[in-house]
Amino acid sequence: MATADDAMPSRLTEKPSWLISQTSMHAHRLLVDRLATAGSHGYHYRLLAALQEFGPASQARLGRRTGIDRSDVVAALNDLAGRGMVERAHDPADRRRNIITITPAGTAHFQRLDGILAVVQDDLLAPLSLAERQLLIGMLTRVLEHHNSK
Amino acid sequence: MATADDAMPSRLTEKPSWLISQTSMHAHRLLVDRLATAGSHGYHYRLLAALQEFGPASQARLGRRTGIDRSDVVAALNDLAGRGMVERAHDPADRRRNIITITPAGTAHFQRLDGILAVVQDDLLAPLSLAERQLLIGMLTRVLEHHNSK
DNA sequence: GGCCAACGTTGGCCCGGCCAACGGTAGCAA
DNA sequence: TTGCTACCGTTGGCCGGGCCAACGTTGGCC
Repeated sequence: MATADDAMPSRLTEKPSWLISQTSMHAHRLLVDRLATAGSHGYHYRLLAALQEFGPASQARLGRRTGIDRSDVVAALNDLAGRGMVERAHDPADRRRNIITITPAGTAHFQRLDGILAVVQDDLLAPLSLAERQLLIGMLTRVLEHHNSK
Repeated sequence: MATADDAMPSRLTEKPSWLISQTSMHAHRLLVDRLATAGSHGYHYRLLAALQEFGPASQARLGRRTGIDRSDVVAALNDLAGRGMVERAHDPADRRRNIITITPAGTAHFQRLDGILAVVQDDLLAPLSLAERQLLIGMLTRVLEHHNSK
């Protein structure tokens, strides 16, 4: 009494937005679970990625880069700093800013997380061929560009 | 000082899971905003859709159909019932159950919401051709089936 | 008669996205 | 110089959505 009986409304399963959000939820769960295994949250990965790719930056800029709110950046960085993955220093040139630098430990941890992410993606898109994945990426990128630029 | 300077890390923008979650966020925001305009939340739409398509059902079954937790179903139904869109009745045949029935007002409201959703989808996938949209739907559906069945 | 399962309900947790407000600081212009 | 404006970090709070644990009630079944 808990199987064929409980079909989803097709009004939902037909809608692209529903499909996308469902897929997103799967991805999100896969990711969060495995990041948690590594003792990290989504914000941590994003911040470390930004630091890794662009080097030291102020908190505000990190927020802009990663799409994380200033206030949330504070908490996440507290966390990362407390675990020695990141260092806060006052900017001598502009005393409003904190300059955030990733430490070697942070870099190492980031690479671990990045490996996890790679596995998750592969898991997520398992049923798609390589060509299809690229198609998908292309379409989603176009959708995003459209909405970001307008 | 807030534009070219604040690029996203490619480590993120490259990942399908990131693209998907970003797209999902856009869709979600479009949807939530417009649903809020109509004074409804996501749960409301889902529940009304299930009732509309399958007719009266117990709360537990509604939860299974829509993927909403039993406990959250309670709250959402309280809301809908309070607005006269849904009626709770004790099931004479099984006194554990409440039988939920959609009212004419509920049906009308659902159709309003459904119209909103249609617009949102179109908005979301604007940059994609019809063929592409179907391709996208097909791929996402396959991905979801894969993860649901395993 | 007893045991287990399902039901509705309450209350709580977490994550992620957001906003308002504050004191401190920088920059620019009158 | 004095202001005004904008930015910065930080605190505290809100909401939506997905979950889980527990309880008392009720049914089904051995």
